[in-house]
Amino acid sequence: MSGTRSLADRLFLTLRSEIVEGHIAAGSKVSEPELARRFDASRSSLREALMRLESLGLLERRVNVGARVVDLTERGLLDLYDVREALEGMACRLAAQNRSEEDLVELRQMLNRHEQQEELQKGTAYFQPEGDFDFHFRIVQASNNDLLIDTLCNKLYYRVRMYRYQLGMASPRAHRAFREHSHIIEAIEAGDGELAEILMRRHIRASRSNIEKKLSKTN
Amino acid sequence: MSGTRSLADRLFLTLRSEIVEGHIAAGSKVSEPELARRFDASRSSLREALMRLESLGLLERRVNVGARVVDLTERGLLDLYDVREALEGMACRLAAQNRSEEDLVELRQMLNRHEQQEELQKGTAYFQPEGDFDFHFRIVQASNNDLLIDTLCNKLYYRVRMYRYQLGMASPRAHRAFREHSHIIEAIEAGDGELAEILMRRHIRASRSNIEKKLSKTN
DNA sequence: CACCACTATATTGTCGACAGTTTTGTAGTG
DNA sequence: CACTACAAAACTGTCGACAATATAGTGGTG
Repeated sequence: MSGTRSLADRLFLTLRSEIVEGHIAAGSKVSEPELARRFDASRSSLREALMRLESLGLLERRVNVGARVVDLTERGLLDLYDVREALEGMACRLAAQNRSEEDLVELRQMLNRHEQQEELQKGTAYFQPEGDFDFHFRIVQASNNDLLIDTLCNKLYYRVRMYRYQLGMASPRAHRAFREHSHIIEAIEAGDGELAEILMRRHIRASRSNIEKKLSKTN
Repeated sequence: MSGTRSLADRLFLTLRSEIVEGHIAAGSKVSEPELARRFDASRSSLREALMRLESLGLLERRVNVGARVVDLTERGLLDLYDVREALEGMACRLAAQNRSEEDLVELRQMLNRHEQQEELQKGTAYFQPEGDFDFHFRIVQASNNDLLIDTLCNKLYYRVRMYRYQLGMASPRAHRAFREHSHIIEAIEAGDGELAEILMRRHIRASRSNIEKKLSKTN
């Protein structure tokens, strides 16, 4: 069969959620025997899961010492935004250049859904992280560059989620973000890759500045 | 002790070279028992090495089937260039913004070394892939963004190397590349992040176009 | 000869055990 | 009390074995 998942695979998925959502605390040590007992699995399977988590950048392993959950630092968060700015900017450009019919339809539908949600919960911080995620996720898919898709959707976004969950950086930029999303999709529809890239980069950089401001207040 | 390397670690490094250099053919199946015998190691250690190779994007593993070396496709190569354009462009921008004294000195020294080499082997395809690699590598280091550095230097560059070794895409753009490198470093020295990014992106895109042209002839 | 069913072989996934290393805890000394 | 030296415990790295799955090979049937 094809869709089979190995035990190590399931452990990986479970642990990924727990780390992203902070049930396993950032910076904490991860003990193989302890988790093995908890999930009633062998250390082998668990180790495989841990290694995959390491390759996601969610864990750090050191020889003969073991694994720790990465800790969340302001620097790490800002660095992440810079990488996203570069990659998602490119994704936007490529999406605009390809411009497959299905992608355009899907993007437009998504935007409409978000608009309705905005009408519904007007004023309140409508823009759930999930809605924002949806947007960025789909754009990347539309880039049609497998490496880019994999890097963002299967790797970096988990780190993004981890920061959002735990530092609670849900952007309060609500419907301003919505308008920005709207313009980006228009540029893609128009096949204007250059503009699409610029707008996406500006969009992400705005989020970054926003967070930078918050952080400087906290300290 | 700190610098200790595990067996799995050494296997990983060895296999990485063999795959990058094509001694283990692209697209070929990788058998755990076979390699375990060959290196006189247990399958556990070997499996760990394979998993790390997978996270580099050099191997693809499927449940209950095993691992295959990725195959090299034109599309994959071009995709890789688009991702590099985005990331290294950003690296350049950041390097120009940071502009630490040591980085500037190192970059300048490197450029001088390359210039001498160019004088030496004038006309001939001087620009060894290694020289080019040096350049891109150091720029990324100067970005001071750990995530960016890790993504490029510890992950993507091995794929780049693999394509270069096996498709032999050593750019024949020789001293033209050198001039471009030179201008990029000048922009970084001047602290002009925007220009530095533009130049780097153009530099990479030129390589990409060059390869695209070659490929269209071959087919 | 092509195609399908079935058996045999080989490979992967998972497990538990042992050895070497790190960490923890304890006692002793200045 | 602070600090070092040492002993005990815990953990990681590595190994070989078994069960489940996929692949290769064989024979049979149209």
